[in-house]
Amino acid sequence: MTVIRGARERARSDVTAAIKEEARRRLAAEGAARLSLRGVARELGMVSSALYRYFPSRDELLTALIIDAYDAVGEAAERALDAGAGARPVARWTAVCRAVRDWALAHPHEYALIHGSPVPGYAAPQATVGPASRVGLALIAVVADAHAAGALRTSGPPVPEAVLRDVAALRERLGLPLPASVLAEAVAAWSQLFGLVGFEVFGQFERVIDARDAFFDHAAARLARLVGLEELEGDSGR
Amino acid sequence: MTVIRGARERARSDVTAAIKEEARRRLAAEGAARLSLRGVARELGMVSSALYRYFPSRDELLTALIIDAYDAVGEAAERALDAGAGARPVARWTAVCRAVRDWALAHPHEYALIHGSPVPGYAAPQATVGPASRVGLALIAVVADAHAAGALRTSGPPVPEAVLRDVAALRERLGLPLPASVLAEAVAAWSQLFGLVGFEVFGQFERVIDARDAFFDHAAARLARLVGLEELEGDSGR
DNA sequence: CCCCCGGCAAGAGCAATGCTCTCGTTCTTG
DNA sequence: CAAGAACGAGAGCATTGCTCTTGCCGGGGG
Repeated sequence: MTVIRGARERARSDVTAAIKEEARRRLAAEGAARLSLRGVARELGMVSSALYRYFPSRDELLTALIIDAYDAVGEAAERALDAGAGARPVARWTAVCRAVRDWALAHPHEYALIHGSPVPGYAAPQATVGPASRVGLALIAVVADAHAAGALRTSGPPVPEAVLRDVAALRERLGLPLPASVLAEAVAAWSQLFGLVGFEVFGQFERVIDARDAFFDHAAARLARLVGLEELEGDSGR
Repeated sequence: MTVIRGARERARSDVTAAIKEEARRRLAAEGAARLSLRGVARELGMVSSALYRYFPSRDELLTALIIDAYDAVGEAAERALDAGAGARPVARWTAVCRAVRDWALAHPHEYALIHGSPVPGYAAPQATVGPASRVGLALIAVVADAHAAGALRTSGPPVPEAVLRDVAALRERLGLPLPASVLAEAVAAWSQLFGLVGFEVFGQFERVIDARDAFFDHAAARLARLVGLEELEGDSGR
C-alpha cells in the first residue's frame, strides 16, 4: 500500500518523522507550552523556516503529536484488552484502566496534551476524533464481551429517556448489541476513569493518597462493577 | 483587621485588583496560553514594566488567577452544600456536583486553568492546596452529614489496607468521624466527578451525548450511591 | 542524454512576547 | 521637612511564530 515512490518522498517522510521525534522529546522534557519550533529546528541542525515545509504551523505540529498520543494510549489500552481476552470481566476492565494510567504516568506531558487544557484557540480537528475514542472503545469492548458471555448485570437505576436516545444512536454507529443503559454507564465510567488518572498525573492526590497503585486498582474495579460487570458474591447491596 | 493605611496601599490594592480583573477577562476571552502581560498592561493604559511592581512574573499572575478560580468553584460548591442542608443526601450530593459543573461550563478557561495541564514547569505552589480542596471537602461534608443522620451505607467491597492507612491519616487531619473506607470512596468519587466535568468542558462528549444535563445528573447520582449515600429501594443489587 | 521545473533549505526580517535596568517623580515616614 | 521607598515610563535584550525572497539541487520530460 505504502509503496516508496522515490528518494524525494522517502526523504520527506524521514525528516517528518525526525521532527516529530525531536518534538516529542522536547515535549516530554518541558511541556507543550515550552515547545518551540525554533528549538526543535535548532536541535535538528535546520533553520526554523525549513520546518514550515513539513508543518504549516506550530499548531499543526501539536495536532500531529496529539494524534500520536491518542494512538499511543489507545494502543496501550487495546494491548491490555487483547492480553486479557480470557480473563474475568472485572479483571480485564481493571487491566485496561491500568494500562491507560500507566501510560499517562509514563508520559505526563503527552497526557496533558490530550486531556489537559486545549491549546490556544484550538478546536480539536476532525482527524483527532478517531484516535481519541480508542480507549473508550476498548472499555466498551470489555463490557460487550462480558455481555456476550452473560457476565453482565444489565439492571440498575433507570437511565433518563433522553440519554437512552443518544446512547442508542451511538450503539447504532458502533454496531454493538449492548443494552443502551449499559452503554450509558460505560460512557460515564470512561470519563470518570480520566478523572482518576488526571488527578494522579496532575498531582492532586499529593499528600492525600500515597498508596496510589492500590487506590487506583480499587477504584477501577468499583467502576467496573458500577457498569455492571461480574460481581463477586456478597460485595454489593449491603 | 484590614485597615486602609494610606492612599498608597489603597492604590496598590486597587491596581492589583484591576490587573487581575482585566487578566481574568482576557483569560476568559482567549485562554491562558494567549494571556500576555503586555496585553493586560496595554488595556489598562500602563506600560508592561509597571506590571512587574505588582506581580513578579507572568506565572505569579497566573497563580493568583488559579487561586481565585479554585475559590470561585469551591464557593459555588459550598453554596450548593448549604442550600441543600435539609435535602436527602443523594440530591444534595448531586446539587454540589451540578454546581461544580455549571461553574465549569460557565468559566471553561478558568476551569482549564485549574484542572487542565499545569503551566510550563510549574509545581502547584503551597498557597493553592487550600482552595484546591474546597470542592472535595464539600463533597465529603455531604457524606459526613449523611453519616451522622444514619443515611449512609458503610459496607462495600473491601478497601485495600494501604489505602485505609492513607485515608485514616486524612480523616485525622480533617477531624471527621467517617469510616475510612467511605472516605476512600469519596476521594475517588471526587476525582471521578472532575472526569465527567472535564470531558464535557473539553468537548469529548461532542457527538456522543447530547442530553448532557440529564446525563450528568444521572452520573452524579450514581456516584452518590457508589459512595454509599441513601439508596432508593430496589435500585442496587440486581 | 540534457535541461529545467519543482521541492527544498537558508537567511533576513516583522511583530510580538517576558523580563530587566535605569531614570525621574511622588508619596510615606521618621 | 527631608531621606527613602514605592512607583511609572521608556529603552533594551533575547526569544518566539511566521513570511518572503533567494538561491540550490535532483529527478522526470524532452
